[in-house]
Amino acid sequence: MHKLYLMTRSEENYIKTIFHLGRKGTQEVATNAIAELMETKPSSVTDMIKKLSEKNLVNYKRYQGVSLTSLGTKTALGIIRKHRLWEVFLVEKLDFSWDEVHEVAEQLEHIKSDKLIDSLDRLLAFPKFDPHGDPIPDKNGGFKERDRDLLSEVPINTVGVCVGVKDSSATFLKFLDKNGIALGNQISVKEREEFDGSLNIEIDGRNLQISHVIAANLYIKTNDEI
Amino acid sequence: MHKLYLMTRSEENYIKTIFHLGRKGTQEVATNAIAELMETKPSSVTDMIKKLSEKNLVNYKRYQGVSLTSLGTKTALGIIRKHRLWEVFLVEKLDFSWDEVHEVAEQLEHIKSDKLIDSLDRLLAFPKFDPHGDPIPDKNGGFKERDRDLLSEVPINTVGVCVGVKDSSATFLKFLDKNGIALGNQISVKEREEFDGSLNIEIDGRNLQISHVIAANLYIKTNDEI
DNA sequence: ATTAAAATTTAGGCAAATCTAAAAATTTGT
DNA sequence: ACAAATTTTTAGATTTGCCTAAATTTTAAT
Repeated sequence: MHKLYLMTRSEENYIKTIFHLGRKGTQEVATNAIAELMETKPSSVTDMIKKLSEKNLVNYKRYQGVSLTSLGTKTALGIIRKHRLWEVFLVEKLDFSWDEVHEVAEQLEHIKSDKLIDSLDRLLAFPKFDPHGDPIPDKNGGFKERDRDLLSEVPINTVGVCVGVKDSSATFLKFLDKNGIALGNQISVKEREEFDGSLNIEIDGRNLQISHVIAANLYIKTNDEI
Repeated sequence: MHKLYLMTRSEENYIKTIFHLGRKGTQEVATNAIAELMETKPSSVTDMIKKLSEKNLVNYKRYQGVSLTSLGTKTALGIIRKHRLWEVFLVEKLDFSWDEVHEVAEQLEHIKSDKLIDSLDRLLAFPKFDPHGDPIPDKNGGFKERDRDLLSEVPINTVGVCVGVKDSSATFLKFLDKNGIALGNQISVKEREEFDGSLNIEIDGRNLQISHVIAANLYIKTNDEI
């Protein structure tokens, strides 16, 4: 009994935003947080929350914030699946760079057609991660975060592979391009400067100094898994 | 100076409809005709026409019907280009059948990204016709109708290739599938039954009897070109 | 524990796109 | 040509999603 298909674009965007905010803090999502992320007013958020609540997509008690119901979560995962699959398509098939995909995927994620998205999944050979290293939910909403660590938090001499970015803004991604940092690169952490937290790393053979902010937005998968 | 990018989905749908209606009769398009095709009310059409008129997309004089301006035509061709390219994509890359593509393409045609559509064009190797044999406008809106004739109107013994359908409803297309009629088939017209206008044709070697209605919705390209 | 600050909701409005019903203009039939 | 039929437009409502401003509830500070 999914009325998933009756959802408006705006409803879908709210559900997606609530999902993303809910991931971070485990608790209820604040009205203001939603408003800020969506660049809208808190009063508009309240209106929409009521509507979503009536459709059983969110749990809501006045002044207490919202959380997604299981139906809401399922819906969010469906939208995220579409978003990320389209991102892979844009990069793999249409030669978009990873900093160009988000805006277009924001539009494409609202296209309604199960057959379309499942065929796209097949065309792309069922990718498990999007161009920023984020996991792609499968048809049933199942997905697992990849085991990974922020580069800023691993001990000296850690060796691993760059598998994702925390900030996927175009600005940051272009910075990475300019410095030759890409997913799949081998990285080893040589030295940490205590003064400002910057790191000396070796990346695909080259030596590079990166600031703490940069390191705090790069994920690596280390080799010391069990 | 194209505000093409500021158009709403609804505006785009009106422009597209006016374009299609304008192709048939050369004259102005009637409010009622638009309303009927769009399954909306004439009063809604009038409202929208005024809006489009203010945006310089249509020529409008009260009670006199509408026609597209050159900006409106350019806009329409852009939307049709997108629609048809997406249809090719769905058939060629995602294994949709020709009767399944329209509904999804109706959604995809509204995605805004020049880079997306031009890359898609390249991925598909710059196709000139969509899965129903309709021409795809190029980047600048240029396209030429293919030289073709309705099967119902060619003389006996005409030989040609099936290159398009007039009616591209799922019902008709599925009928063609069931009878093994597809674009690219060799067709020769053997006999015309005067009583009901039905035809005996040979299609890719097989003999087939088709009604007048069917023949009046199939285009062939004959070999007797200059 | 009160009060000040912050967050949230309510109330009332607006614009887009639609509708119904009624009025106006055009077209048609004789 | 002129009344009747048809088409088109206007007027006034409705719904969705948003807004501002004011009221309410919660949280934080002393």
